[in-house]
Amino acid sequence: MIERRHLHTLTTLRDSGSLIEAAQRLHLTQSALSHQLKDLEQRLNLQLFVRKSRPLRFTTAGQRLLALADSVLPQFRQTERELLRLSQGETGRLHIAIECHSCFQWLMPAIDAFRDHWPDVEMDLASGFNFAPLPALTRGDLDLVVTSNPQSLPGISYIPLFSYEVLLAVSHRHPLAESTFIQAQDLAAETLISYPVERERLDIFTQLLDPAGIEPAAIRTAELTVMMLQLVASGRGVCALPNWALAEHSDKRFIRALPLGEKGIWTTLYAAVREDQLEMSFMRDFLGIAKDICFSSLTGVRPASKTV
Amino acid sequence: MIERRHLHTLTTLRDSGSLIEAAQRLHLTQSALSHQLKDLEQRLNLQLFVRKSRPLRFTTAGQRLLALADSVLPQFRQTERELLRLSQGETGRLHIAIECHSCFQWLMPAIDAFRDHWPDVEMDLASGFNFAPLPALTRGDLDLVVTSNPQSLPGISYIPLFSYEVLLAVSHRHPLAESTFIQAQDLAAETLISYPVERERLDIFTQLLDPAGIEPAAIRTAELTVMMLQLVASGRGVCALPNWALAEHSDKRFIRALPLGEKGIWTTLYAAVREDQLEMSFMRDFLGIAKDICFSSLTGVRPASKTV
DNA sequence: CTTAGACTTGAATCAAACTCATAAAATTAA
DNA sequence: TTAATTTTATGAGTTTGATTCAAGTCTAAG
Repeated sequence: MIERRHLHTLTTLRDSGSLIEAAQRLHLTQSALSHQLKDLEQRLNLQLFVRKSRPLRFTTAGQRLLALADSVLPQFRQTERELLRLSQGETGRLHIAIECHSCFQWLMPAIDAFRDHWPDVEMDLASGFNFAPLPALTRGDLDLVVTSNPQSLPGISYIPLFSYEVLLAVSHRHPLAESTFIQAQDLAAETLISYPVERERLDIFTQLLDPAGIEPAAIRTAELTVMMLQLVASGRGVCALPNWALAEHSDKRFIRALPLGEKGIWTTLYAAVREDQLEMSFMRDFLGIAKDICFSSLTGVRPASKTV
Repeated sequence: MIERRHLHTLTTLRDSGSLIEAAQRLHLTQSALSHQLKDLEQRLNLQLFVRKSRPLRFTTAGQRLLALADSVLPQFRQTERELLRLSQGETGRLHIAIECHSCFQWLMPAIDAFRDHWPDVEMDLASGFNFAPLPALTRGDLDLVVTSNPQSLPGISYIPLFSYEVLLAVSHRHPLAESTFIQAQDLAAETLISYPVERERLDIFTQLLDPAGIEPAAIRTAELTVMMLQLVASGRGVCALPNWALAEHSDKRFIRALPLGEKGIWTTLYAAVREDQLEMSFMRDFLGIAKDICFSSLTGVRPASKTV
């Protein structure tokens, strides 16, 4: 079995040119190296270097092992460095994915604030939505997923961020504009504008329309919140959005925001995190910053405390 | 220090899902694994996996180590396989470079014959001549160099292949055509055609012209032996070539081949090989095949026995 | 031929890794 | 829930193998 030790010996031997000096650098006796290399050569049944020559030369086999060492040793050292910093809580990785499309609005400032505190944490925000984020979180490809549908998974904790109400945005000229709240059947004749994601992720379907068995007359999609509201203002359809997203982007003169159902649809947004990462200081800090930013910059959100 | 052993343990732990099964696969006791992992975790000051769960889960740190393992372990195994085959002499690498331009003629059939015997030896023939082959041989980038200028280098052996005479090819109409041999001053008024390489590699310069301090009237180059002979036959110049190359390519009716100097210039071609490779069976076999092919297919060559 | 420097070798030492026996914890079945 | 079973942890003792020590061999230079 070739061990890391052997590779290390060979590289320092190459760097130093003699067993004696290599032994000094490795804080071993020269005898130890002699034994070690003789042993390896016997086990491989192969000579690794030519001793009787200055500077000493490596055989083909020795050169092959040096190639292995050059490829492999830096990787060992790199992960050791990373693990050391991990253990000291100085660093880590924070790859984030969001299921909630509007969340860019508060997540970006949160990430910016966080980066100031923790410059050594590697940040990433996955904007592609064509993969299931929660399995990726379990696997370790992601470290934090912002979701409103916590599903019990081993090793995953859901930290509540805040609760908000989903409202229906309609044009101020729209016949429904003066209603006190919206019922499912009101939407049967409407064009619904939504983000281009699966309908299972849209609360208006899962919580209002699907239970009532009602389908809107048409569905069209838009990528950006402002674009959706433009369409709504010009009477081209209606759309369901978080109250805070509406408060930020809509012009009160042209858009009315109405509760969905008698009691309104209230949703809680969670940060899904792997349990072992939850205790890391940078993770706690990120969650704190995120909540702070949400409550200070989003209007209409409520604290939510139920941990899942 | 993370050792190969640790990485192996972690991957089999991932594959088997429990310490007990992993221990069986590794031919160790479960206790050994428990100790080993506890040890590693303590040294890293980091938890690597969550025990109280089935199937067991790896923490971020554990996943980082698994990533290292996945990258590094296959490389260990690969070089171990290669070294095993190296030690059994079954395989190896034979990257060849030639300094002698005409040598393609016999080297190609030699390589073909060799490949039949040793299909697992990786062959390569470097045809680019823009690097110094002997240092590359020492470094291990090459394994065999065909050269006529053996220079003493540590760890390099020169195996004589054969001796040949360098002859001057002239047109049968040429004024020198009926001479018994050529003298340096005969060439002062001639156009010399040569391969496009440095003049230090051309015997006609190093052995005849430069010692006599004579320069040909003009020098022009050609890549291919047949092309050179075409030029000679049409009276556009003269060229020096190995007797065997001339015998193969020249038409006796139009070309005369004359010795250079009173005794002729005899050159020995060597295979330069790293000493440790010389003992390998495939290398000995290649050298044998090469000599056989040369003596059976080249006319005018002589054995040479002096080892350098 | 002698001598200094570099490597090898065998025996002794020591530490690390492993086993054994057993306890603790967790999971499953009743 | 308890009992039974499986899985993991732990401490003591053992084994392995890596290292040191001391003495010897080899090589190159004087």
